[in-house]
Amino acid sequence: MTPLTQNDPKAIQDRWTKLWDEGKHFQSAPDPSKKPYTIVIPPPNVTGALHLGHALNGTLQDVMIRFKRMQGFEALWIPGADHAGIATQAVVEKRLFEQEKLTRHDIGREELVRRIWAWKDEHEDRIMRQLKAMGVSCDWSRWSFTLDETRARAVRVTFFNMFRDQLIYRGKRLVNWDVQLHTAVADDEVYHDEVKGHLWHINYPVEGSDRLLEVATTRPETMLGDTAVAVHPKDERYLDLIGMNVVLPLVGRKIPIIADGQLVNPEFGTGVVKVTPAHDPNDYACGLRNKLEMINILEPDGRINENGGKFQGLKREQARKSVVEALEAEGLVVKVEDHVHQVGHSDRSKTAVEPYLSDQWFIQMDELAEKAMAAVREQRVKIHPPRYADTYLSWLSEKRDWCISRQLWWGHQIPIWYAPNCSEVDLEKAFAGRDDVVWQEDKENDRWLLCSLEDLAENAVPGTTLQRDPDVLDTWFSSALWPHSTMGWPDHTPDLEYYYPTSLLSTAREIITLWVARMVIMSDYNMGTIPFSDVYIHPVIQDGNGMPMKKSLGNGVDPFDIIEKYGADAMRYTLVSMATETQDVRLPVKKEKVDGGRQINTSEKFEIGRNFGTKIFNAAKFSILNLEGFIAGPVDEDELMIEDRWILDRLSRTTRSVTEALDGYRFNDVGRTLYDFVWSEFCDWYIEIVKPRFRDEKSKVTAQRVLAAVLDAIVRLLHPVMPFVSEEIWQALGEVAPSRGVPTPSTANAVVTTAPWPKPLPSWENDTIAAQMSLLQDVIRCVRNIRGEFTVDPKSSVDVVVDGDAESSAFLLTNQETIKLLAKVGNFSSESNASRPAMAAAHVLPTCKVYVPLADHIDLDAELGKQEKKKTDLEKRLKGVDAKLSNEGFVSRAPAEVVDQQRRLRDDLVRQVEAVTAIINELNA
RNA sequence: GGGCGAUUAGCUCAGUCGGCUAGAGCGCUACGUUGACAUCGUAGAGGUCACUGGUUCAAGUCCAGUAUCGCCCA
Repeated sequence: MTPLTQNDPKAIQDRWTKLWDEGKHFQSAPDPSKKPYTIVIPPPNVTGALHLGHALNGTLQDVMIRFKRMQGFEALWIPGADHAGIATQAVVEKRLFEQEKLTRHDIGREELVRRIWAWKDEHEDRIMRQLKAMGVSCDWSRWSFTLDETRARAVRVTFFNMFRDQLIYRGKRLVNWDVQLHTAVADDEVYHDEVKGHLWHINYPVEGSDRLLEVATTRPETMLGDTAVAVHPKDERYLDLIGMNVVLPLVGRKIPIIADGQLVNPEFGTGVVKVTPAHDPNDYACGLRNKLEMINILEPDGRINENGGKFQGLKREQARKSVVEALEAEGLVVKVEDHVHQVGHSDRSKTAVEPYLSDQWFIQMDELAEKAMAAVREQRVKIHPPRYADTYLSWLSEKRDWCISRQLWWGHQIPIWYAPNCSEVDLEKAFAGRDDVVWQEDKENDRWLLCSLEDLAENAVPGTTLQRDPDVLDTWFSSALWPHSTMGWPDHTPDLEYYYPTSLLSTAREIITLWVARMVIMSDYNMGTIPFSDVYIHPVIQDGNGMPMKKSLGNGVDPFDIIEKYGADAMRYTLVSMATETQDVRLPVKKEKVDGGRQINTSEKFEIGRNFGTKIFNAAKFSILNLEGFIAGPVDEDELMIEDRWILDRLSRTTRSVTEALDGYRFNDVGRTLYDFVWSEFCDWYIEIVKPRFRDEKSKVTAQRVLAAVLDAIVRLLHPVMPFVSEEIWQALGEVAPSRGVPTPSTANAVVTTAPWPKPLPSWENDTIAAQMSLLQDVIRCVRNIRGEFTVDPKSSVDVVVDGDAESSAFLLTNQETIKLLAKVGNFSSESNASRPAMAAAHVLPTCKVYVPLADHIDLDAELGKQEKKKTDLEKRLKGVDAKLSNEGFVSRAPAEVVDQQRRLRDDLVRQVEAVTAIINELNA
């Protein structure tokens, strides 16, 4: 190992990725002597590359797993990927068409699925490499895929059991139909876009009367499927018509005029609504309420079907045009208005979805949902931040049955076989003695539905030909099993025994309903327990304008461009420091050309992480250089200098804060606390103060021991967030100080990855030392401030006279070398009642006055002005404090501690005002 | 339509149990490369805490309302 020279993230990343891989440090196996800490990764889609959201979530999970590993838990993080049924199939189909002008029907199911697998292999590999580049510490030997053999078995068994328990049923439902992909899409796969359309006002003649009912619609072509018109039950205009019929124009069907207070808003339009239950969700609900006929007028590809009469075969847009023309010809169109409305679009094909009545498979949710809600209500599953528990509970409380079928070829094919033309006796005979086949009657279609753990042959039941349901399951069905399927369920594996339930699920907000709720449900059903004890919901990263990062907006930031430009540690640190408890965080995006002319999106925010990494690296480099000749040994408390005691005090408190912040998922606190300690305390003060001690053979020994111990702890605290640079430093430190630590040294672990997490040492925490150090810092700051204000040449030194109480003076004199060094001071003196030197600038502190004689530099008028301004400020504050203290309410009601503090503050202020007044008088004399 | 979040320095964000003279980083200004670090150091400027009311001895913080932006679920 070469000594630290320059922070080169790329070289450092390569070096330690290799070491960790070879050492198999991230592989886990059940160890009864340790407690497990387990995370299953939210499997990324094999559809595309990882984005910044993945990087954030990956980083946070890795922070937790590395932290717990160091704390001595048997830490296991299972990685994997999701087959993402519809998204992946859509991408491959699109490519097939672009490159070969073929559709899936041209090449057939088998060939399409073969191609998707090939595509998946390629992308899965890329995802794994991307994760590794981020430095995450998954157990790579346990990589899982939602469509691999083990996971397929879990899906099959779960489906079988649920079917057997009559939790899964087949039914007709209005679904969002993607007319391009010929499949139902879930609600969450539909986005709404504003579309400029029209509002057609159409007259429907009332049967047996010359009255006309004017209805308004944005989709005139759906009138072909109308089965009622509705008015509000309290709308006086139409009361007399309720119960009568209208004659549906163009079709001639007589349909009833009904009253429906839920569907109709009497204020909107004409107060009359046409009802098309098979093609509109609100109308569908109305249809159910009023037991209306449901007429489907569409083919799966969106063309009008035989129920559309002469319009049969027309595409949606053409049908609309033709219907309107026909209505106009009959003089039934009253008027056409421009109208902007929201239209649902399929996220996959980007085409408008059709509400469409079709046969689907469902899971009955009521009881399952109830149990899943209890798990969160009873805090067996804790959601962080806690407000998201409401999202979870309110979604589940709707108990909407879950549509689990998708009309796709890529996915877990539904294990249902149709058996037409046979009796239950035939089935009983065919499967006698077998408990791996169950069946239900499908009366509507005069057939039996068979569910089997093993695939069934066409001729498995004599006298009939079995036909398998061609549909596949919603991807979330297999994802919902992920926490236990990754551990080998349905087998009763030692992994399940040891690691399950898992510890943490870290994910995004929109996943609460899609996935978290469903995992809780499935875990309860399959395992009889919760899947994880904690759920952490991370914020969403938006661009600098508060817009979500989207491919279509071109504002996405690729984590691998960031790793390339700034390094993985820099990216990780920045993301951690952004992870607050709010919902959204902004990352201003900047476009930039990189080598090769490629344009990337980047952000200057990552400089925070890069700069911090470099700072740490350089501090370590300095420390290690100065550890030359290090001799390990115990450190006695009375050998310690003020700066040693102070940095150990600060280290102990920092260790406690960081540990607590990690346990509370307050990641930004973790980042900030480490930053402040390392930069503003260790680097800015401790290192600066100890520097001279290394030049003295005698004082060097203790300084080296403390420095090595503090650096050692810093590296360990930093490691979960910045694994690479911390390992780099750890290894270099190991070369010069293999055994280190205060008060007694011990041999350091070979890699920081498995080194023990630091513990706070309360015996080091000392308020007196903290106060003394603060005085020392204040005096130094006063002098630096004066030097700055009077632009004293940085190369020349100044003299300092302090007028302070006996205790302070003694302390400052003891530590005058530090003051001289850090404030570039020549002569230093301090005593009680020291008089102000002539031509001196002054700063007044609560316990002392600091004078800096500046014969050549001082501008008496300017100094007088400054002091008068200070006096005004001090008096203003004093007035405020006096107001408080003379307020009877404050003195009697505020806690004694707060009142005392204000009294002490008043004393300080009075003293300072006196001191400044004295200075002003002297300047005026 | 229901729910949630945000609004604090030019920008991005902290601010725990109400005790604040409201902090940090970036940016800005001045000075500085003496052996860790210019991806740096020292010093400095910069704020009516969105608005209106209320509770309280005390409000950036708690309550109610308003405005703007955003997210989730319909």
